[in-house]
Amino acid sequence: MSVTIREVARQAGVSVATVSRVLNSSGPVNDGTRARIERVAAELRYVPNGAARSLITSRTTTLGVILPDLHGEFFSEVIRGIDGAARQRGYHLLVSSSHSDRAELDAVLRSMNGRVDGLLVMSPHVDARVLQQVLPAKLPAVILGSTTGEVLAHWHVTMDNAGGARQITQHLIEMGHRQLVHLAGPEANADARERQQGFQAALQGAGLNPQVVPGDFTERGGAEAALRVFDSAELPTALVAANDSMAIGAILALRERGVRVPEDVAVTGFDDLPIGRYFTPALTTVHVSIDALGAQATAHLVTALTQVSAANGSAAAASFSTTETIPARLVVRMSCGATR
Amino acid sequence: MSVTIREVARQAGVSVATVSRVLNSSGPVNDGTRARIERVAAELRYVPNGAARSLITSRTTTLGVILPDLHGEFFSEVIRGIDGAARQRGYHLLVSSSHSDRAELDAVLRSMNGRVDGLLVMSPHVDARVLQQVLPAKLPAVILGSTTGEVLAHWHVTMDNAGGARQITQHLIEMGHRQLVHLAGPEANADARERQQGFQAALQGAGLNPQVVPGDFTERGGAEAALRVFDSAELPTALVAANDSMAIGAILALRERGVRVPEDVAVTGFDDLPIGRYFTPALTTVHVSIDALGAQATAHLVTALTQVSAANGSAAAASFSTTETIPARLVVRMSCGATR
DNA sequence: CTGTTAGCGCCTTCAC
DNA sequence: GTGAAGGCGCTAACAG
Repeated sequence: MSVTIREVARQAGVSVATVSRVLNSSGPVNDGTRARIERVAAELRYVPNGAARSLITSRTTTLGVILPDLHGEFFSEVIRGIDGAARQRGYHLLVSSSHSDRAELDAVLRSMNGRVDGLLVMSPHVDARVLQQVLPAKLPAVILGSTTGEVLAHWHVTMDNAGGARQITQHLIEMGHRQLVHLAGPEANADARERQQGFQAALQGAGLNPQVVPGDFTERGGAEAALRVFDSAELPTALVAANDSMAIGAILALRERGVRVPEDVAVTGFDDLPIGRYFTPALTTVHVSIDALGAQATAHLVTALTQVSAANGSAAAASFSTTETIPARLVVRMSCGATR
Repeated sequence: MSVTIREVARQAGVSVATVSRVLNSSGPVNDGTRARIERVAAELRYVPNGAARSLITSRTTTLGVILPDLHGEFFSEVIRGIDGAARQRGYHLLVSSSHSDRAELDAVLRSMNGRVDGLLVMSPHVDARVLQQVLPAKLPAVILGSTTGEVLAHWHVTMDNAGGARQITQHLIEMGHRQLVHLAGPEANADARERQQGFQAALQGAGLNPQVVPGDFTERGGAEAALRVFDSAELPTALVAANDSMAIGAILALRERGVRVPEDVAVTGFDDLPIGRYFTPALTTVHVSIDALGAQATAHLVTALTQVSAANGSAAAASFSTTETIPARLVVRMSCGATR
């Protein structure tokens, strides 16, 4: 196989222990022998075997990242946030995506055992109890985004879905809209449900009747939902989409039917994906720092990790259950007929 | 620590060897004992330790992915392609990004040793010789995208940068343009250089004088390059940007100066990012299946891997040096003033 | 300062 | 069909 520590030791005329010492700068080593070992190691292009090392140290400096998907700007942003925060702290990323059901999730988790120090899990469509059962008890984990039900014993970083939806809906109401329809995200998705609740709360708060059309967070789903609304008796004055992708799909579909946005109907999104700025009309939406979501979660996880290794052995496993919420901010652009 | 195979063996009243046999379905085991072992393993929620396993099998079923960045749609697409192809073949992804210089690259490679079976490397700004030196000789690797100079002894999946640039430039020439300026990508980037060469070749082929303004693949860079052109004596009739981001930056910047696209000047991109379709004016660009790039590279790598493990030990390490090129296709939309 | 000795958790001959 | 023993490459006490 590859060149091992033993080979370096042999050629340098020392024991493997000494080589290990200079490699990890643990323990004192004579300057002369250190130099000799470093030279031999370089000549042999020796690289320590990560698996062997983490087997004994039980540390991998790797974080497992579990996402439902890798498609689109949303996840791209999440990963970017995670990656930046992880790199900054010296951690690597073992990424796995597309886990719809429990069996898949379970398989991935199994394969990650022993290869990661902690887990970042985004799983908006898996029930919290299932998650709780499937997640290895010994592995610190941080949940990203909302889940169905409460996950205990884990950090949790979510975004203010309900608050954001409420804000954008109220803005429309203040602009004079009275007939608003929500193009909802997938029913099984917790984030989507919270957004819908925010929408409904805002309408009910204004004494209005909330209407909802089902959708699925995709552009196509947005288009279909919009057309369903369009085909019904009366066109509302505003469409509140559950995310930017749906909003864009809706606008495109309506445009083909000769409906103009925002002149004939206002349409808003959620997420503030980069594309929304370039789109015509520029999308009124809710901004949440998706990369911050990933970064925060990573920061928490690494903190937990270092605490665990500090409280090494002592069963001081502090209860990790804490939730942090990334704020949501209204971004008014053209698609709602803003005057500015 | 966690529950080990030994514990399962003890509680099932068998030896670890037998447990290992049922876990990997290697070797014959009595149906009764198999059932008992499976039951105990499930009860104990036993999960084999990946590090230990790959230490002995010297297989990780993990691919190392090294990218220069994770930002933006381009890399999002690359990863998606890789992820899909890898999952399909049962491989996981150890991702690492943002490696500008040799030292960083080296560090990452070291840390991946023993944790991955092969490497997918995209490193457009690192010289091929450096890459050659830094890449572990024992680790099969596939290079994504162009590099500066020839990398031998490795698979190589590139896209037809020069051909695509030539196509789009010729299209503009056929439309009657005579004054074209190229908004170039980063000098150190091999893909960018090839695109520039394609542009120049097309112009020279038509007996025209190629003009080039430096840039850096970013939107901001595109804006600055466009303004530099704008501020010079005469505005050309067409701007050929090195990628979509630069094209978009250029269009936005020009618009602020009151220059209309495509009426006053045609602007084209390269990559065919999703955003180009939604942008106004819709971007004329060159389509390359970026996800296919990732997927192909992954497919090749896995093939190489299985061959290596098949030719196990026998020094039949076939020369891997082969290059595949993902084709480029002209996509005519509005930003070049197309009549359709 | 340096070498020797144990394993980390698992798979794999080789006997029985 | 099953068990015992050895070792993957490395680190972490111990002795010297």
